[in-house]
Amino acid sequence: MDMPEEKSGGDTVTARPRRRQARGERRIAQLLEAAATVFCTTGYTAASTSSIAREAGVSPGTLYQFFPNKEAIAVELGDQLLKRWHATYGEALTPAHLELPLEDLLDAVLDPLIQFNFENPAFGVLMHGSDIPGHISLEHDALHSAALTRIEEILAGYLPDAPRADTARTARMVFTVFKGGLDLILAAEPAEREAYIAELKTVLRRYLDPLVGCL
Amino acid sequence: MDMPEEKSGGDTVTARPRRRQARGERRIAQLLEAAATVFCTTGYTAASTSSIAREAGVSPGTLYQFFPNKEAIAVELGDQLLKRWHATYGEALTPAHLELPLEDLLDAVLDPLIQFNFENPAFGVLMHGSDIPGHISLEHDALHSAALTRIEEILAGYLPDAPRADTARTARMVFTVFKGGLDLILAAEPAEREAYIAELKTVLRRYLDPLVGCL
Amino acid sequence: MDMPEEKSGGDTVTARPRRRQARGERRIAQLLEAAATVFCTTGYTAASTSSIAREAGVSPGTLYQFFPNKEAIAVELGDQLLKRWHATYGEALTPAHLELPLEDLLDAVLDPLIQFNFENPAFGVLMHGSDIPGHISLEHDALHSAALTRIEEILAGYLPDAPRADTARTARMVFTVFKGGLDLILAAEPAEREAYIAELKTVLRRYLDPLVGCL
Amino acid sequence: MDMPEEKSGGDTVTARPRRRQARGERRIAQLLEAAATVFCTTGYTAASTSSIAREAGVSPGTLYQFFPNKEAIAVELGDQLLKRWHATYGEALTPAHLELPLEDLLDAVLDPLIQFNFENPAFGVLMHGSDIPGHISLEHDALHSAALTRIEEILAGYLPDAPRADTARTARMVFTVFKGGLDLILAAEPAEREAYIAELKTVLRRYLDPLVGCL
DNA sequence: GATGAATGAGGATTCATTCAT
DNA sequence: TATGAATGAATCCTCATTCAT
Repeated sequence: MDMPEEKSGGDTVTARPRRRQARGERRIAQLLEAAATVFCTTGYTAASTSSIAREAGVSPGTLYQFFPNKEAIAVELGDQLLKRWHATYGEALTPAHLELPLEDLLDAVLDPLIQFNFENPAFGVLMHGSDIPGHISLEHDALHSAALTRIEEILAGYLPDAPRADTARTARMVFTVFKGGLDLILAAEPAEREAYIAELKTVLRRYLDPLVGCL
Repeated sequence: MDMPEEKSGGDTVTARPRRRQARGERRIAQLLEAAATVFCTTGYTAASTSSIAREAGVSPGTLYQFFPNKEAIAVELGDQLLKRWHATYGEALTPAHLELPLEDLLDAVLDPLIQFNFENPAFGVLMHGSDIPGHISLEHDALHSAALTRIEEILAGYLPDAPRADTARTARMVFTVFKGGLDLILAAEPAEREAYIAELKTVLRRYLDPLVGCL
Repeated sequence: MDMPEEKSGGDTVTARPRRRQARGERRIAQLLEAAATVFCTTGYTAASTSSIAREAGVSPGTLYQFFPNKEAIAVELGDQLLKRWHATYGEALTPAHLELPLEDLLDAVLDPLIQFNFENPAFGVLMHGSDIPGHISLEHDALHSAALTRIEEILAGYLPDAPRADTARTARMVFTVFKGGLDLILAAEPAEREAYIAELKTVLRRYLDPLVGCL
Repeated sequence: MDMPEEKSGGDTVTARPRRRQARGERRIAQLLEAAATVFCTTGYTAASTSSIAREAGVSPGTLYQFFPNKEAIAVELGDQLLKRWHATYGEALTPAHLELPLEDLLDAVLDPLIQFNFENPAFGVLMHGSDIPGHISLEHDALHSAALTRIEEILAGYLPDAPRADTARTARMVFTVFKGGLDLILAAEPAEREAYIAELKTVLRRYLDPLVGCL
């Protein structure tokens, strides 16, 4: 009756809409960008929350107002990159592509992916996970399994009759080869870049050609 | 045989320096073994010198009597593993192998390598380097370039007329694929292991077959 | 009635300031209730202003609009509890009670007090002060000295001829025993509660009986 | 054979005797003393490990070489004080004391205890626990239950036929009264001290007299 | 050589409090 | 007013490295 502000808006019913101010959204974007930079510079393991905050030009406390810990930053960054990927290039692969010869499919899939990784190098860092062998940490799980699932889908489209286990194994191998090749491409001197891109496509084409051929 | 520098400094008596040396060698071996264990468990970045010392059953001070810092431990461990590799399987690849069909060559090269990696998982950890993208740290450089050089030699044996740059690129790609595949193999459940080994060989065979064929 | 200072500042219209005041009172009550809850859950020292604000469903900024710091919250909460005590049970002790035998007086004093503490557990928390020995922090001073004064008055009623210093000492001892006993009672399992209440009364009765008897 | 140092001493069998150097022992004593000081000054909750280290004149790292966290310091300090108590006054209470009249027993028990608390004020701080109501933290548990058990034993000596539950309750009440009285004594001005000591004894004597009398 | 002690900077995280909107 | 953002000092704790014995 005398607290009119609590009547306004239909949000009294829901539990505290936790409405975020525009400034906050900007800070989050800033922090994620800073995190991407730091992850790329020092790697995930060695990245410190302070360095991320410093890179973002804010105090440590501010970072913790938006993220509970380092892992959450990585997770959020991964999510954001995934979204950005879908928004930018995600539609590039239509069902029609699956009708193309393998060589063209690889172009259609890899070129945007490589392009995206050049524009967002943190993507690759997060895909790799930490340096503990055989251990994909939770942080990067989403990215990792999203990629894997996508590859499996494409493969299953080509090879609907292959046993699941085989497709899964092939998908893993393809993903692994891709990650490795991507590293090579990103690390290569500009003059060598195209050659490495071609080489990665060659590996994958030769690997997959017989599979697709038996279609 | 390969430690002539340790003969220098002829102390007074005969037996003493030998003894001391032997103890030192033992300590170093102890420490390197501990380092291998710790690197495999926690990864290189997260490994602490104290944990290595503890694992080796010595005090931190002792560790620093033999190694100036953490990186030196990794370097030395890499060297040792390389030596061990040469001592154990190094001779397996005779010039005669180069006459074999590719499939057999891959068996001859990869099987011992995979076997060795199962026995010395630290090998793989060191080959990978830290999680900084495009950055092979000094620690693992020796391992890395030794492997690369070896692959280049083999490739050059098969393709003596190919341009250097091409061979180098192919070698890098082969090495990268191998590292990725090895991870998959080591991480796979025992039941899946053989299948992943076969898959890795398949990738490499299909990749290299056309190159070798044009011989 | 007891907030005349809030009438000052006669703004333009009539209804506005009243409204604002009422809302403020509500917020303060909200915050104090939240503070009581948090103090009881985590103790005063570990209670954070943010947690109090969160518990009250407001932002930290809002809290600081009504209280300059954490201590002020405790002080205000103490005042409020004291007022509530007076309003609820304060009149229970009429001069007539002082004519009663000690046993009945103890019942008359302790039962409502214990009851009140069950209903307002923050009362006890504030009475105790922090865990710094020999140090009743300012926050809880009001509560503390109000209680002490009250006990002294009652004792003085019984023992008008006793030296001040003695009465003061006895009052302190009574208060201390009461606080300790209250803790025991509040911490006891329900089945044991009555027994602990009886025990506390026993201690005090036996302690005070000789004093009162010499009346 | 060439590591003679490992043959010396029969300690090769046991798992690393973790032999502590004299300096270390001294540091531990220093740190515990510093902790006692800080606990008494600021209370347990507000005491920080850095302040303890600073008080001891060492770096934070040094503290953590001997104690894994703040709680461990409190536990160790409690143990040490308990040992010191037993070593200094522990033998004061012989079975013969139980034959004494209550008044003398109280003198025999309380005087050394009070004396010890004057000499070791941290004892009281640890006995009290944190400021969370109804919550004796693990840190002080040992001290707390040791005291309680002792009181129960004495009471059981006097009242062998009383039900366990009653003795336990009485013991708790006695302990609580003692703790409260002790605080009063320690906080009192020197001139008042003796009077408060007498007062505490009076409370306890009057409380326990009837129990003992009914023997 | 070996040990355990010592260091101090750096890391993650919290929190009382202030500020801009 | 109310909000959420911002701060920065302080907390606990770790670690590579050095030192005294």
